[in-house]
Amino acid sequence: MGRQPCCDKVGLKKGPWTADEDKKLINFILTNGQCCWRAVPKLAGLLRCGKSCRLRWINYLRPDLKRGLLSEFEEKMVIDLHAQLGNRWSKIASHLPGRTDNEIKNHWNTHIKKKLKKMGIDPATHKPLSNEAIEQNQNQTKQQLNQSQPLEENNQNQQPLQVDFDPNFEPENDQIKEPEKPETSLESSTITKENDNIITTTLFDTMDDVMNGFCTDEVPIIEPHEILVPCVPSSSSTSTSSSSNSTNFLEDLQLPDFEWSCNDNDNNVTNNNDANNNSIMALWDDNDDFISSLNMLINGDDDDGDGKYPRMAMDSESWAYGLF
DNA sequence: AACCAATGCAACCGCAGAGTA
DNA sequence: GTACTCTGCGGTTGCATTGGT
Repeated sequence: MGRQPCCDKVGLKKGPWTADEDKKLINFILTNGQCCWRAVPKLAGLLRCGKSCRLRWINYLRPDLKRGLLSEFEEKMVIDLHAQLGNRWSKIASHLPGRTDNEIKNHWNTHIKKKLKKMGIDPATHKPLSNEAIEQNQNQTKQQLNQSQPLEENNQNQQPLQVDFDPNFEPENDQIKEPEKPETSLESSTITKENDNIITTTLFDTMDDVMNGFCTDEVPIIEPHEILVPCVPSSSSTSTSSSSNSTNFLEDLQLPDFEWSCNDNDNNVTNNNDANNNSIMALWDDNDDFISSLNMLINGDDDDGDGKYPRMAMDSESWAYGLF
């Protein structure tokens, strides 16, 4: 009895991934697909535990990842979804293509929580904070920023954010569709809750008030219309900076001809409940763009000389947008 | 310039659930 | 039904970066 450790920890490397390790992992997954994470490090020649490899791939190396700040639309979605689902970050992430649970979790903890508190909303319950809590938060804010945000409109709103359920709604796709007019169409955004409960939210009636309290300097870089870029790759869309300085790393990759091993071969993206996995295949149809982006990734300014990855080797433009 | 605190993010850890023999 | 493995999730930590003094 007793649980085996997920991997033999003796001699395994921990800490930040190096470019070389990333290369090995990318190469392996491109060649073999995602399968049996436990075996990946051994087969890929990595001194990492399988969990670590999986995490690295999912959170950082996956080609369909969107980098950069969450857009306002995405932030609203996160807040809304969090109100429905709580801290179920993977569920929330599944509604935000190109975003990982870790990324959303981090963004929630570092940005959204503060914003909601600043606006007098309890991030845990999505209900207005008590006056005491608001005052406390105001004082903190004053101390930190020497300025405070007006909270009166939130204080007047002494009721939880409302959510309407629409049991008749049947989503075609689990992906959130980009609104044609994000400012207004958010009011009727739909969310799929697991176990067949389909939720239609009118949360943004109130959330609009909430979001209006956001500071202008907190407006995300990514515009709503820039989200959900994944589509048929265009050869001209290759990142301007990526292909020019590429070296032969990706030529060494011996890009596949592989079949994705997660038995999704006969599913197209739109039929997928877990948009992340299948979209990978769709997005990788054009190896040229992918290679360019990977080159950008791998050959990014690694001038430290220690082989350690620059933290933001991939930015949203060079990676996600450049890629597609 | 140097120091320190705050911040943000990548990565780790432990647990739970699904799958399998 | 039990024992076990594997994967995925959520909470937390560690560290690099940034900003203030």
